[in-house]
Amino acid sequence: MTGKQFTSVWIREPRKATGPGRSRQEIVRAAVEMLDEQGLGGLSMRKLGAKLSAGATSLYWYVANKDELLELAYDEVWAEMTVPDPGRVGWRDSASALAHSMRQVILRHPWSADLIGSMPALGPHAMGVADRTRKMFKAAGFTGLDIDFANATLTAYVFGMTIPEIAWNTAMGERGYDADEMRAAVARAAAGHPDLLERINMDTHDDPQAMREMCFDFGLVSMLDGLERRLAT
Amino acid sequence: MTGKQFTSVWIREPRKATGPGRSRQEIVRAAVEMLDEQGLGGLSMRKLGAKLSAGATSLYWYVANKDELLELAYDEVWAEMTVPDPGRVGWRDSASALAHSMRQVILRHPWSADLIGSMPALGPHAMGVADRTRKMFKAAGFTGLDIDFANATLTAYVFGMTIPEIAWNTAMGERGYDADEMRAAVARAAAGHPDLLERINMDTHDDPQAMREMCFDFGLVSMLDGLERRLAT
DNA sequence: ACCTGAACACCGTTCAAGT
DNA sequence: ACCTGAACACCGTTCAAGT
Repeated sequence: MTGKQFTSVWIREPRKATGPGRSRQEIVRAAVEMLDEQGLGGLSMRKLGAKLSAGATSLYWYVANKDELLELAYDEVWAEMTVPDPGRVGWRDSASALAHSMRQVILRHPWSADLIGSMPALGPHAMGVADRTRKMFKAAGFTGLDIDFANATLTAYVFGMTIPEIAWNTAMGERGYDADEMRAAVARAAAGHPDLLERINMDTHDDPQAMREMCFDFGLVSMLDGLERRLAT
Repeated sequence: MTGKQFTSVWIREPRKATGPGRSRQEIVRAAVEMLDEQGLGGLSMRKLGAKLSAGATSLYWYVANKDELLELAYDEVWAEMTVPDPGRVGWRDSASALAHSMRQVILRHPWSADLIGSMPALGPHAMGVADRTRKMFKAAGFTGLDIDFANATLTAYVFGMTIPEIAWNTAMGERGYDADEMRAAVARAAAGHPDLLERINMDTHDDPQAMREMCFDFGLVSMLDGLERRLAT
């Protein structure tokens, strides 16, 4: 009864219409830019203020705190995800396209991966995506709770495959180069596990990027097959 | 050729055997304790130093920096995951048990969810898990790259289902209470999406915890069905 | 070999004061 | 209504100095 109050930008009253000063919108846009360029650790209220040539603390007029700003930025990421209309193509194709879209969006905004585990996605864009994917699974033939279970399963798969992928990307300095050095490092870590080692040395000549795509597709197809099976029962 | 050097504790030379002073081991244990209690944001080198009744900066003798300490702590989490021996039960049961174990371990150490996207899991315990799960999928009958794809698919699913779950848990203050208030907040956010709203109001009388278990199992079964299908082809 | 404190360059946030 | 700077309570990390 006396639990901590759950707070979120999306629950508070929105600010009045934008006056002549800066707008929340432009602050969020600048924040997203900064996050894309410098990552989650690269965003500070002071630096963001400077970027907008504002005093360090002016932003607090528009935003309660940094967390709230991140919630706002997070929702912008959801805005980029495209949910195809399941009417035009089959549900499998729709789901597949959604999955690929989500993955690409997250890879484009690696900092968003850190937020998935930190704050529920309650923004209007996230809600829009949830609503549309829900409709998609409903159209596919799922009923009752299964609609949401199937939905959760698909997005869980995409998140789970993509989030660790980002860890690798950032470890490699966000570029493709030095893949050999990386492989050597992994091989060193795998010492004592001949099985793993064999595997690591196997793909010396493969493009790691292409490899990950293959892996993603393998899992996605499996996932969808499994969901289809639920549908048949 | 001139890429940024990739660094990790697991690549550097280990420290000499422990002398009479503090040990790396005890520092990591204290760090894990602190992380469990206060989360990722609650761990600071200063506070950890104090907890060990050491000067604030003494830890730097044992650990290169905070990131390295987190890598060490992260691997401790992997140590808690149990991979059943696939010889005794079928591979599906093994995979299923592994999945549940992983989920429980992550939920027990919510801070680890933040690390999954930040650093590759290269510690000895993580490697041990990778090695054993690989063997599991091999024993199941997967061959070549499919062994690793299937492996990646399963862990992706577990990560993806569990990481956002943590976001909800922390938003609710890590307790079960105030679920109603939470639901009201979500409903408010879902305004304008009658479909979603209907769904949210549906489970007013359900235990959210039990609900998540159901959801997890639904997806897991789907996942395993899909993998089994790969096996048949 | 191990530990310390001071110091540096940062943080997020509050708040009284300005326009 | 909007913006500011000073101030507070923190950070991680370096390094010369101690034992």
